[in-house]
Amino acid sequence: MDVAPPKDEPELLTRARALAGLTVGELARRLRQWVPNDPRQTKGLAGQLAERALGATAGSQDEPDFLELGIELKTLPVLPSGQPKESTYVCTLPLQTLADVDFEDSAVWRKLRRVLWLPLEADPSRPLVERAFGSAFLWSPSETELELLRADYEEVAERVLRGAIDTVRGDLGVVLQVRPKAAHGRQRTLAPDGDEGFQWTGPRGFYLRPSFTARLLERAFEP
Amino acid sequence: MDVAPPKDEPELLTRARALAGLTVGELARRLRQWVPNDPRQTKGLAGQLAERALGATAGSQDEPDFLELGIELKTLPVLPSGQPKESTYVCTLPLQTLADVDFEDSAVWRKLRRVLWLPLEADPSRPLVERAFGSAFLWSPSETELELLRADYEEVAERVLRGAIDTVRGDLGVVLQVRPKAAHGRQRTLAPDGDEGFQWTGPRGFYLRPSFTARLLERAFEP
DNA sequence: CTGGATCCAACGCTGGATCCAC
DNA sequence: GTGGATCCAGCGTTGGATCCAG
Repeated sequence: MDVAPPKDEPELLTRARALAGLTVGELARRLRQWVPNDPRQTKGLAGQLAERALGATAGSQDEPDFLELGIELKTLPVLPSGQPKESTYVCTLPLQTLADVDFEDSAVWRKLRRVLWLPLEADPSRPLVERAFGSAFLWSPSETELELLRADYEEVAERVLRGAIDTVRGDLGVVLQVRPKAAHGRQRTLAPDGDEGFQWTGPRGFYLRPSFTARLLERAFEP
Repeated sequence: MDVAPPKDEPELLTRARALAGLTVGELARRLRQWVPNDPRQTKGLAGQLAERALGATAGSQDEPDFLELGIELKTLPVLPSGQPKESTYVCTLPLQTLADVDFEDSAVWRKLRRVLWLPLEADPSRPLVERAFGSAFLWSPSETELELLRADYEEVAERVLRGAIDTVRGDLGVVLQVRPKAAHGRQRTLAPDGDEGFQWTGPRGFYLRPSFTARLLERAFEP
């Protein structure tokens, strides 16, 4: 049931649009995968089903899902109102290997350069298996979006390199946010201390704020 | 069935000697653990059973099994002839964190400072479950042994720091040997390149040669 | 509705060593 | 007999994200 990687962008988009209208339960059945009822046990599941259905290269580290095409797949949970239900995870904040503040050298840029957005119904009153995928669309940041992302990213990178990781919290950033990213609160990793050495802190990830992805949805569906 | 850590060296030795004569199958049954038949699936199993039976602090990283006592437990497979059947794994070669060639600062020294050797019958014609543990004995390196270990270790460390990891092979070392240590041959890790940077290579471990452990057995049982 | 906390699967790494081709 | 290759369990980390208290 799993498929080969798509050969080009049009093929990927065609495949993704074929998922529109399909529910998570239907796709899971096609892929012969069980879907638990407990919502806490299904975080990330819809995204992983979509990856398999579209032929993403699974498990690749810190690289776009469709490596050859340079395209990242993101499912986007959309409320009945049309608003994104959640922020969108982008990638880990690379505390040890961060070398400079240049956005063009960052993992964030590699992931967001070109994204295939796959909307997913997110009515909280309905179980995951009954929620349908929407119509996928390809996106690259506009000039304006790029500058917003760059500004937020470089502020974060600058603080990390300065050893001020404790000031890198969820309230930072206009469109790009930093939040904890871990299996549990006890997890620890190392960040620069601003003076050759390192300090212990919690692992973090970059996220796109819902207000940012809301604008992408508008542009895609109300031209 | 698992037990608390031993409070001192005599208690540990008493516990270990109580295992003498017991077969691996008998100990596994006591600990309610299944033993597969395929020899490839039982690498390390006898050692893990012994750890549980003696109250070792499991999973501790890069430290002696009995942390409070500073004692490392090693099972030693002994052929009917009285010779060790295999080399003895000591620890990983720490390619990234190796800072100097001083043996007293090394993981090898921390592991070998004091060892509880637990002999295990290793007649290749008999299945693992039927093989019996022998009589455990405590050991610390003699002056002579210490110098042999130090010389081998420092030769290895010097080559690693010089970036000559490709010359660190199994034929190096009189008593302490370096061999691959990995789940499979594709595994890769980083080693110094001798010039600020790093190079890719296979992970390695330190091992005691059988000729070295044979002398320990002789000393312990033919005083 | 924000932002800290958490959940699962898959893979990697480490400690326990032995297997097995030459 | 050597020395390169490999095997399992357990735990950590990462990519997939959403949960949920305030």
